[in-house]
Amino acid sequence: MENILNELNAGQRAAVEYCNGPQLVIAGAGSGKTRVLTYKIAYLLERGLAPWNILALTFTNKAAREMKERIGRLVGQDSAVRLQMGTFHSVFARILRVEAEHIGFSGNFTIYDQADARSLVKSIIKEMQLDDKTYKANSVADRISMAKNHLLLPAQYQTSSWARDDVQRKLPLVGQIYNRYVERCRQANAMDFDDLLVQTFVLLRNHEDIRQKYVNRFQYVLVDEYQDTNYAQQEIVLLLTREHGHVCVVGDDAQSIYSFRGANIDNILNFQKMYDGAKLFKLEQNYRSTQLIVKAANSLIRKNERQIHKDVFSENEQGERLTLKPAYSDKEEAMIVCNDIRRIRRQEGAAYSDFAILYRTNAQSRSFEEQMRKDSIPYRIYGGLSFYQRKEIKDVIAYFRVVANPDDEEALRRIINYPTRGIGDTTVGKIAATAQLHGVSLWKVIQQPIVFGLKLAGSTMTKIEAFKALVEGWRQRLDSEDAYVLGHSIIMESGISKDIYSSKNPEDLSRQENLEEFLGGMQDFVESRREEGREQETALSDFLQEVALLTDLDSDDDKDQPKVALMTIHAAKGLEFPTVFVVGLEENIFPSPMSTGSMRDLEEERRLLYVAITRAEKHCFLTCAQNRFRYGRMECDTPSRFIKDIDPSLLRVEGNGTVGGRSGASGLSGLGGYSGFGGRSGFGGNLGRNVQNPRPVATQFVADPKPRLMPLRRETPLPQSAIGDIGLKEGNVIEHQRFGIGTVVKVEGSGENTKATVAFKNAGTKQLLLKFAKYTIVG
DNA sequence: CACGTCACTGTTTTT
DNA sequence: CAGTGACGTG
Repeated sequence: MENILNELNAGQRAAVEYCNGPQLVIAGAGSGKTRVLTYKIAYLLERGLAPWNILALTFTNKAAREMKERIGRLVGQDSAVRLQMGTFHSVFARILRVEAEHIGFSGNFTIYDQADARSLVKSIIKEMQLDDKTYKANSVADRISMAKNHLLLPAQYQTSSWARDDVQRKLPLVGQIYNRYVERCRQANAMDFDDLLVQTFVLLRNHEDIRQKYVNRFQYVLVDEYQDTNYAQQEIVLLLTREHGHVCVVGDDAQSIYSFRGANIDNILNFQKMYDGAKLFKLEQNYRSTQLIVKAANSLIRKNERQIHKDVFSENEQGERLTLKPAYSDKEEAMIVCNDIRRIRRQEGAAYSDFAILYRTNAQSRSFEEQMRKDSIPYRIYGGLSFYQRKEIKDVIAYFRVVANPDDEEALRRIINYPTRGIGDTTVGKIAATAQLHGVSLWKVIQQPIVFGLKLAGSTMTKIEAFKALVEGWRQRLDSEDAYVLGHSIIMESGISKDIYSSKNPEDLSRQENLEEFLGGMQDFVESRREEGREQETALSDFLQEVALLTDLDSDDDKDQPKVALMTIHAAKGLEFPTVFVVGLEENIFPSPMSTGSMRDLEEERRLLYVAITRAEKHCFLTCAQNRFRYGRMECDTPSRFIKDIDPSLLRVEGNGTVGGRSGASGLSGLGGYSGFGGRSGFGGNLGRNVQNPRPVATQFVADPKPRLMPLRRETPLPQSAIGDIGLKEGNVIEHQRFGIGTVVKVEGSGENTKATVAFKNAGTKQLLLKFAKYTIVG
């Protein structure tokens, strides 16, 4: 342990060693925040705390995974995997599944994503016959979400200042919509993202015995990125820690950028008031960036009023100033960036993965994508439309959701007539009205149409009966078949595969690929869990749980091929790159025109730029374009006001260099094109199957007369010889079917239950049940 | 009821 | 420029 502590500086070490009470660690950008958290957890484990008694809450799944990985290296995998670590949402979703009955849900509840939430709000607005121009589904949904993040339930909402605001804004009925929304979620046995927090809070607040149970379980609670927690999250942490005070929160108020999601910077500013005797630690030495980058970032953030004072400094080399490169157009902006990438690669031998292009909005990725394709620069776009938000995937998932929880209204509506089976809007409307009348889910009405007095033509009724039978058939197989087998049948029997594979529409080819990809991901999921000895958790509902909270950012992609990273600044939080391009520094983009109203909003935008700049280790370039293609037309923009906020002596402006001719007209649209599948990733994390970078859509001239879904891959039990007598030993190098090359660290158990711990080069360390693992020994 | 066409509208960031 | 909703026809 001593040698571990020696790897920390004095400030970090003090933060790690203090375990006597509430603790706030203000960690400047690049100051080793994650390091402190991981070492602190390792320290707690060394001092005898059991891993399952430690709760560590992170902001992204990725952060949790990486931290687990790092702790595993410090203290060993066995104990690292037992840590309670994950995002607020995923950890509490797991708890809520266990405790669901106490709050009037059942354990198989669906998690509504923001699209589901929006669509539900939309139908409620319609049902209430409100004008959808005044009551915009989007903004009403946002308002509801905001209320939930403030733990304002419908009952209190009506009498709160929120309701009075609504009246002023001429939207007096938002409260009623909210009320109905909550009712409908309950009927559907569904929770939205915010409910995962709200319901956890309600559970802990209303059931002292349950709260005690978790207070006893989580003897030490650590929270990462505390500046981005909202009121609900703060209160939950408080409910879990207020007695023992074993709580350590880490964050940087200067990097608080999620207020649109309810994050409240006051949580971190007021932490010491919340917890008596909370001790403050500051980490101010930046190990990431050159001195000039740190200074430039400091000069920018100094313009903000609300902050905890700190002096972030770097002892790295001085480095170069930031460079601002104005461009004539968004196209030229992309060319400039690509040129610089090539130049720096040449001059410094940098890898493509050493570069990141960061932008304010996802839509800005386009011009860069096009340019990088032209220049054959490999890239990967993070975020944006994630794999399973694609239509064809959402459809399949909707089927799964209905099978796991038929009360799920949003999913049911989505699939009841897809593929078309003669149950149209009119019919669905009648079912919905009947359901509404009796306060039950659509499925209940479908199950017992006569009981609820559903009036339909005989022929329509037959179709509904058929649909019902279909779903019930699958439901019976829910417990006996694994996700892959059942999922495959659902795709075949629902008619989805017929719909997608019978079409001659060339665009459907990428839908087919996506479907294959998805199915492959399910197979991997099932196999992975088997290999990890979690045979009991391979059902369709387990798969759904995994997938519901996964983000595009979570996919590991193939790390072997280095790629330039393209992402929003929000998505870049916590990451670092040798060279960073912060693009689109223009008024009307950055700051976002939506955020120029109040000082508070504007300060958050400024923090956002601060986050962007502090991602850079060596080079930081800023770009802005004079003309930009937006809403289908060319628009004119002035440089961002934030540029003036950076100390001019730390910023070099590189002349209006016109880069190359304005050649090439409008890009790649003519040439056969690429599938939308693009540089985006396929599946997330452990579901991981890797998709190669832009893959041209196969120009298949002769269509297979009967194209169809790949056949069900039956489990092929490994030949018995592969199990016992091969004698896998520590130090062996194996090549695993999915995880690639890895070294065997440990072998335990015998016969059937032989388990190996393998450190993979690219996939991290895994424990594999050899009975199921698919690998060959290569050394 | 299904499907095609046409006009409209909205665009920040995400667990 | 997309993605969505409304409308008309088969």
